[in-house]
Amino acid sequence: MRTTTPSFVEAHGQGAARARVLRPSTKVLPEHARGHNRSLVLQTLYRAAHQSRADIARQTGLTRVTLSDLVAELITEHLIVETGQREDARPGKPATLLDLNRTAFHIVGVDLSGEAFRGALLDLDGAILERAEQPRDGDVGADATAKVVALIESLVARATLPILGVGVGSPGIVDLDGTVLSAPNLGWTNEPLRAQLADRFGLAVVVTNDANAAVLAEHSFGAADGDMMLVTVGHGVGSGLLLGGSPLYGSRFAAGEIGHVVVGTDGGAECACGKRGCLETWLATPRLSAALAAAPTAHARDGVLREAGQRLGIALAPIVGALNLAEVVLSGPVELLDGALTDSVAETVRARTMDVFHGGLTLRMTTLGDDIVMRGAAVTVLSGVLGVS
Amino acid sequence: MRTTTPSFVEAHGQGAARARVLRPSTKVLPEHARGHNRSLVLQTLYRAAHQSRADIARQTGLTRVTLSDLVAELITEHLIVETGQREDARPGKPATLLDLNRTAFHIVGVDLSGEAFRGALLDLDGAILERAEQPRDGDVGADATAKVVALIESLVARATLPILGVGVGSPGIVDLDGTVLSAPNLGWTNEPLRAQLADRFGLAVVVTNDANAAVLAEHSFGAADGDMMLVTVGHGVGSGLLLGGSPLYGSRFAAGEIGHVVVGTDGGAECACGKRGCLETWLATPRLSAALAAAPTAHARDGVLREAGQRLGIALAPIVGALNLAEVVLSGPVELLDGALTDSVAETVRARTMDVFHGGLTLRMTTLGDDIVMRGAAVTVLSGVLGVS
DNA sequence: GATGTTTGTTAGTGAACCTTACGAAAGGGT
DNA sequence: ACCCTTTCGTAAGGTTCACTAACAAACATC
Repeated sequence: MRTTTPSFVEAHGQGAARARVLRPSTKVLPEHARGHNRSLVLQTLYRAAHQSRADIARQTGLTRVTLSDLVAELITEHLIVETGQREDARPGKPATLLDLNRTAFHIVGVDLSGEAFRGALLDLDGAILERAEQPRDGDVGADATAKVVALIESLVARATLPILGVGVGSPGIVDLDGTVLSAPNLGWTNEPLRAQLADRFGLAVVVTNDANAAVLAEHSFGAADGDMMLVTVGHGVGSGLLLGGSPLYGSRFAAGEIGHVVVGTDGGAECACGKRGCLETWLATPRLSAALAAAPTAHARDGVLREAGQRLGIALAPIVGALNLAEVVLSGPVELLDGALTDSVAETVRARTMDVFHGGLTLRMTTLGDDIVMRGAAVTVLSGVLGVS
Repeated sequence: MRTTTPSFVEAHGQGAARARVLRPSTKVLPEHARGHNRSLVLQTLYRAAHQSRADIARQTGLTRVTLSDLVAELITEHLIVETGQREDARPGKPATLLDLNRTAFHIVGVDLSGEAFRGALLDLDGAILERAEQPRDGDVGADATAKVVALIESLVARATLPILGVGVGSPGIVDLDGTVLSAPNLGWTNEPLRAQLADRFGLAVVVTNDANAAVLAEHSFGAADGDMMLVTVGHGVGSGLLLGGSPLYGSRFAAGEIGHVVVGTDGGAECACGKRGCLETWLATPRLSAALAAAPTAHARDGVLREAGQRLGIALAPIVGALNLAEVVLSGPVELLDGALTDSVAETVRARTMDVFHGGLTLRMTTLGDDIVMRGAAVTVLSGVLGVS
């Protein structure tokens, strides 16, 4: 057993650097607790409708008294309504059931990731009520912004109920304030989209990265749990990560940008970014479709798809291992992704990682189709209004 | 512009699945807020010593009144002491300075990741005061646990101050309760180490994965910020991830397990796990040392190191891209890692990812040497006692 | 009809933070 | 020397929030 002398300690300069154990945090007041508990009530009702005050109290651990108080507050704000009495025959006073005021608000969800801007009016459950589309016609910069405004305008005009908020899923890099730091396709640099839209419409607006919106949709409406990666394959390849139930943004808000990661050690086609063998050169739909068209036989087409899946699997394996992901979901054209490609991804990832507990990884297509980003954008509004944190 | 009919909605089953927007959370009481604010005070003082009540109040946003109250409470618990008056010449009543009671407690930090179990007595700043070592002699299971107890016993006996807590960094998979779910080298399966040690010593005990402890140490004592990956190279290869200032555990507490991820598309040596080309087959120190010994010239040795670095870079690239990491730190034998290998990792990762903002990635060796796990274990105790929430 | 159960509300208590106000202790100006 | 200003820490009292205790209402069961 050795003993360090003071000089050893000094030599390592341990006294100099002061530890930063905790992340810089802010004060918490009782009113913040109130807000949290408010969200808790809304959350509970959101997941299971038609519960009584006593039910919610039991679930949340709050007292019936406190809960009554919270509910009264939420009723005056028209976020909650009483929906009648419970009818089953039990002893005791019959319960008055509550529910979110689901038919009292609309949400506007917008998806800027495609060739045309798409939007929809949704209800609080995330069901799509009305759709709208705005061809972009190659517009960039301020013109593109104007098209977004026009799209939202048309949806707002069609709403028959108060609008809870506007959610936007944008490609590119978006910071926490909803400023699009960089979106090459749309010609945006430091575009303060959220602030502009909020000013223009006087509504709550949330702007997020499209893949992050998608991963939230999958979490909310799909069967996915809180740790998941959603890979979007389209004109480009991107991804959104959900860790512990909340999206990962990354140190420069660019988390999920895997399209230009080089995959494999055997070269590959040249990419628009200048490198060789980027994930996109194998998977982006234009290249993939071209390769499929060039394949002479069904067998050859299968080979193309399996190769693409293998490449994605090679890129995903280190991520799945490092993050101990239990679930990866693919989103994109079903006719390309579903089947051989998905199977191949799963096989490749399983072959290249160690399942700590066997049967660890689930890999599947999303069930939400093309609406995933719009519906995810709506979820961001719900989260914002219901209050996360 | 299309409009969805109700049947479309039904067809997609949107009404059926209820969104789970928010992660299941628990109620928050005023007393929890109090705890949070207590931590905030300790945190503020931990980062910069010798501040007055008024200073802390300004920093945290709490009022001087509230702060006086919190400080009084912390002083009665001997966690904070008054250290005299401020001496600079200013108008107004001179400030009475406060500091953490840095000389009033010891922390026990233990590292189980090496051939021998190592431990130390540390002060609140993380400086090592006394060391102890306990050869494992190949013991596994209960015998290994007994060795851990003996090691801690010897350190506790040597402490001249009350012990704030015991931190343990263990290899393998450790859950949030400090149960070692699986540590093949130590022959542990579902070993409730934290509970056992807490029972035995009547002290606060924190048990974490060794790489997670290391990444906390690097964050606390090194220059690393809140988004970082720390790769440990030794008998095996592992990693710890810090995202937004807090460690990532993964869906099955196995985050960071990258040693058995297959890297590259060109085969590789056979691994103990049965696969070919695992990261460990290129990087684990026994293999690396053997390869170096077999290399005839300095030039060949350089090649071996560069090859190893390249392999690590290939595995890291997708992770760095997906998580948008700004910093990767290596920990392990300096004579192997520092130099050609580290350079090669950096080059490879940069060449295989897209730096969204140029100069994005910092890649370097840790400056904490062999003590990194022990000191990280001490940080877990500080976090636990100061209260992370 | 008496008893027990469940629901939701009223009344009162304690915790935690706030605002307002004040004494203490210094510097600076006349 | 005196007064004014600044800064620090503490008191006193108010507000918010959730809790406990108690109760009325409404139902089932015996």
